Amino acid sequence: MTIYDIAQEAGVSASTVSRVINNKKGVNKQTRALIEQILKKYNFEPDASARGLVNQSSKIIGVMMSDIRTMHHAEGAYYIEQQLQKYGYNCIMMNSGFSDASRAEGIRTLSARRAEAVVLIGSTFQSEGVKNAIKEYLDGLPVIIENGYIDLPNVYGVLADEKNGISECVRYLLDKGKKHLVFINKEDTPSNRLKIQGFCEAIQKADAAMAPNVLWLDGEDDLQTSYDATLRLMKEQPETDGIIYTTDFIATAGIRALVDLHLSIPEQVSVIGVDNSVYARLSYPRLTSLDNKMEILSITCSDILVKVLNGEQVPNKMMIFSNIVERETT
Amino acid sequence: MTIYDIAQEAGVSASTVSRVINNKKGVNKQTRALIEQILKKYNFEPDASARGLVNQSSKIIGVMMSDIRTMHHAEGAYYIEQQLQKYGYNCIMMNSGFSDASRAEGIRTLSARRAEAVVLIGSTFQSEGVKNAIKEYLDGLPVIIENGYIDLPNVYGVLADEKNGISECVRYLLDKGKKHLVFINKEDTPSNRLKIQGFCEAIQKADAAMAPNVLWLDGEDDLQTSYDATLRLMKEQPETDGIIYTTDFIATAGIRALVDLHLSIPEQVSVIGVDNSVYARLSYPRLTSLDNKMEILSITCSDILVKVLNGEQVPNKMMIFSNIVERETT
DNA sequence: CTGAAAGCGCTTACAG
DNA sequence: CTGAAAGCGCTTACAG
Repeated sequence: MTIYDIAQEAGVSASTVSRVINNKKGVNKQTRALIEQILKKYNFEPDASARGLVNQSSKIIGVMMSDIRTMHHAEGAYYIEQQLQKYGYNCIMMNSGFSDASRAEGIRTLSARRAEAVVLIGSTFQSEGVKNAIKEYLDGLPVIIENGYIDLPNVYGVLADEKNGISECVRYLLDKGKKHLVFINKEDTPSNRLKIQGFCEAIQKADAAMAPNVLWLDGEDDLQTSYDATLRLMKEQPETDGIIYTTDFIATAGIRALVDLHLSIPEQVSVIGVDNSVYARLSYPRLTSLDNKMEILSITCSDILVKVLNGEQVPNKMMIFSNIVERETT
Repeated sequence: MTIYDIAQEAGVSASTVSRVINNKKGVNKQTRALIEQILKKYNFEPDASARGLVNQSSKIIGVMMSDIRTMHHAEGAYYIEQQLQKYGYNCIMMNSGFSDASRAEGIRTLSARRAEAVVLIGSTFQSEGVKNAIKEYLDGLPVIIENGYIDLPNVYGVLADEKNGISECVRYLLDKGKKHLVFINKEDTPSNRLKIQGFCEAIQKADAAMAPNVLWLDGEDDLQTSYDATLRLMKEQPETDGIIYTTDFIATAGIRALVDLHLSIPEQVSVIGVDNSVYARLSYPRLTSLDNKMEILSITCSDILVKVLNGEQVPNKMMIFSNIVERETT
C-alpha cells in the first residue's frame, strides 16, 4: 500500500495525500477529512526509507556499545533512546564487541544507514582504530562518546572524573586510619587506567615512601577470579586493611572472600567499589562505592546530542564529578 | 557522494558502479578494479534507504522491550542483535515502557520503518493492546515474543516453563522438610501469574488443607520493599520456613532481612529466587534459583527469527524447561 | 486548493 | 561488457 493507492481511493493526487500526511495547510477541509479517514482505514504509514531519501534525513541515530548486557551500557542506551524518541529519531543498536575491526565495521554500517549521529557508550571507544573509522566513515557527523573523548572536531565527550574520584577514595581511607591500601583492577581500559593513576598519585602524595599496590585480575570468570585473588592477597599481605576494586561487581566477590576469612568489615578491612550500581546495594555488607554518575552522564549525553542535532553550540568536552557514597564497608 | 559521482570519476555509468558494488559478474576486470579503487578512495557506502526502497527490503528488525535496563531484556536484545547482524540485518531498539498505548505507537513506528520482523522481549507483551497493534500495523510480518505468546498466525513464542518450575521448587522445599512456604510476588505480569499458579497448584496437590500463602509487594523501591516485607512476614508468621521470591533481585533483599534477624539460612528458612541471574551468585548466602534459561530462550528466539526470515517452517510455540540451580540458601 | 513533474539514490531488466 | 531508462515511494516547487 502506497500513497498512490490512497490517492486513487480518495479520487485525488498523491500530492494531496502527502500534504495531508504531513499536516500541510492548503487542503480543502472535506478532502482532508476524506483522506484522513482512508488513511486510518488502512492504518497507512508512509515508507520511512522513501521519506528519508527525499528529505535527505534518515532520522536514525546509531548507538554502539561493546556489549549491552553490561548494566552501564544498557543504561546509556536507554536514556539515549528515550530522549531521541521524543524528537522522532530511532536508534540502531550495535553490539560491537571489543575489537577495533568490528567497531570500524559497525561505524561503516551506520554510515551506510545514513545515521544522523552516532553515540559510543564506554571509555573503550577511545582508541586509534575508532578515531580512524570516524574520520573515514563519519566525516562531519556528530559523534558523542559516553565516558570517553577523541580529539576530532565532530566528536563530543562526556566524562566521569574517575581519576580524582579514586584519589578521593584513597584520602578517605587514609583518613580512616587505613595504612595498607590495594587497588584491584580488571581489564585495561582508558577508564581503568585513570582510576589506577588516581590511586597511585594519591598514595604518593600522601607518603612518597609508600609504593602503590595495584593488582591486575586475569581470568574468565570475574567473580571467581576476584574471590580467589582476594583470598590470596589476604594470605600473602595480611597487613592489607583497605581495598578499592575497579567495579562494584568484582568488589562483591572480593567481599565474600573477606567474609569467608572471618575478617571483620570495615574494622579490619575497608572496601570501596566503583559505579554505585545496584550491586553495591545488594552486597553483604552493603558496599561503599564511588558514584561515577552514569545516570547523569547518560542524560547529559542525550541532551548534548539533541542540542547538536538542533544546531546549537555545545562544548566538545565535559566532565561530571564523581563522589563517594558511604555504606557498610567503610 | 552518490553512485553517480563515482561513475563520473571512473568514466562509466551508474549501472556499472552498482554492479561492482553488488559484486555482480559481467564487468571488465580493469573497469572493476578502477571502480573499486575509487570506491575505497572515498570510503563510499551506498545509501541504505535508496537500496531498501528499490529492493523492497529494509534489512531492519524491530526489537522492543519495556526497559532495556532490565538485565533479561538486555540479554535478549544482545543475542538477537548479534545473531541477525550476521545476516546483514540491523536492529532498531525501542524501549516501550509499560503502557499498551506506547507499545502500539512503537509498533506503528516499526511499521513505518518497514521492519522485516519484530521481536518483543518479555511476557508483558502478551496483551490485548499489543495483539491489536500487531493486527493493525504488522499484518503478516513475523513477530517473535520472548517468554510470551499471542495467538496470531504470524506470531511465534518461545516460553519458559515457569509454572512447572515453581511447582518443582515447592516440591523441592517440601522434600527438605519445610512446612510453611510463602511466595513473594511483585508486579502483575503473565509470567508472574504463571509462577503463582505453579505455587498454588503444587501446594494444594501436596496437602489439600494447606492454604497457599502469596504475598504481593507494592512500593517504589523493590529492594527496600522486599526487605521490609520479609521483616514483617517473619514477625507476623514466624513459622515460615521457606520463601520463594519471584525474582533473584528481590530475593537478595529479602535474604538480607533474614540475616539481620539472625535467622540461619537454610536451617531455619530456605530461600529460592527465580532467573538464576548474576544476583543469585552475588547474594550472601548464595541464592538457590529457578533457572528459566533466559540465555537459551534468547538464542532460540534468534534462531527462530532467522529461520522465519529464510522462509523455513518453524513451530509457532515452543517451551523451554526450567530447572533449579542449588546454592547456599537451600 | 490541486495536480503533473522532477528528483532523492539506488537496482535491474533490456537492448546493444 | 556497458549504458539508457524505468521504477521503488515519497515530497516539493511550480503552474494553474
